[in-house]
Amino acid sequence: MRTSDQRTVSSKQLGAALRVTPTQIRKDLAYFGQFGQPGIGYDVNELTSEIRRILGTDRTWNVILVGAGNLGMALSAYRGFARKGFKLSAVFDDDPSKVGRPVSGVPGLQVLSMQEIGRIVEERQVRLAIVAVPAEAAQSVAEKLVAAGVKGLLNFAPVNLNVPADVAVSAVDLAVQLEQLSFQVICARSD
Amino acid sequence: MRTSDQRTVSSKQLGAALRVTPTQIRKDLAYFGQFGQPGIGYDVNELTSEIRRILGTDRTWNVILVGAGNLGMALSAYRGFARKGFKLSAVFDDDPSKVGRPVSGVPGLQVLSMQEIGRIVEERQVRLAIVAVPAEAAQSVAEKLVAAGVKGLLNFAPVNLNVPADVAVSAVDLAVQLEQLSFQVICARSD
DNA sequence: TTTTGTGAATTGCTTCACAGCA
DNA sequence: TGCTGTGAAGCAATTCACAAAA
Repeated sequence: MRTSDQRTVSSKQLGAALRVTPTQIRKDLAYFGQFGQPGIGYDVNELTSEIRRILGTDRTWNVILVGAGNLGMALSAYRGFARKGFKLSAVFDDDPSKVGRPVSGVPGLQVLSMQEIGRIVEERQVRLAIVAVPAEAAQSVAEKLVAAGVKGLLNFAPVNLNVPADVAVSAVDLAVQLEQLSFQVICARSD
Repeated sequence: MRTSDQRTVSSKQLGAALRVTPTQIRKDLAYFGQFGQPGIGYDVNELTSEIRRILGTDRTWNVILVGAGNLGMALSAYRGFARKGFKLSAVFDDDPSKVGRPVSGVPGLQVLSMQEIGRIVEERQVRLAIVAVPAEAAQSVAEKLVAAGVKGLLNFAPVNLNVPADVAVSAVDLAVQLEQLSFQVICARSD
């Protein structure tokens, strides 16, 4: 391995970085095709774009956010978005006093009324939405989003969303995260 | 199965609810001991408390929160905490203008200075902490918490925290969640 | 009967080991 | 020599199938 030449990377290096065996890396990558060259390794640029293609991160996804409360504001200020190819396209809230306010951290964006959801989703071909509203409002918001054509929901409300089978939901449940953590802490203690 | 008598539950019922096979349920539960009765099933109360004991959710965990920005405020207002046996015990921030402010949603709590972390962690036997500070501050906050004796970190900052092996870290990475979601949306389309 | 708990069979995943290419 | 891709081996998780208990 020559650290000066990092146009290629070996399964050994990747494995060390990801804490898995080199064979695991090779098996996993081979599943999607043949990217590497024997004796050389994987071309970093080629591998990066292949993985992007596989994961669907080779395109920019328009994302909308519903809920301009504390959580919504924190999320819209989150910098990791753009870096991973997600563009916060619009923010919605049903509180009239919040509509029209600028969105901190995203120049040129202001909070829109919920009635605009349908129009924006269609116009900008939005497929992903973040639900950051109180629990009691989450289901009806989800239904509005699905009706508008959204296919993936990232749900921060502590409720189960009922959606059609062709819509993906990923829930961020703080309590579950903490439970997992407390379980790990117990296990560590009894080692 | 008699729905009127739900003092017991069978592996079949549990499996249907959790979308796994009844055998899986029995194998998993048997790993921790013998809770069930042949011909009857599992006593709901007994099973519940056994699972609580196994997962460590039979006690109340004191949790502290570092960072009283938008995200921190959203998290402290989160209701699911207490329901799952977690008690938000204190909130810290290094911004002097925030110190002393009341914490919305948690009566009797006010934002404390970072210097108090050591004392509070020791006094209240805190083992879990939530890191809700900007990325650039996260590592030093993590080190302070670990030094104070915290054994589990729930990290919302978009950085990898470097901690000793006996400390558990669970990261909530918005970008990763969105990536998974976009992947699912792609897959659904090609079905 | 109904349903558990568990050996045995099976499936699936991971690692080994090596042929073949650069 | 260095490294990939992959068949074969090894291991772990899941499912099957049934004795035993209620």
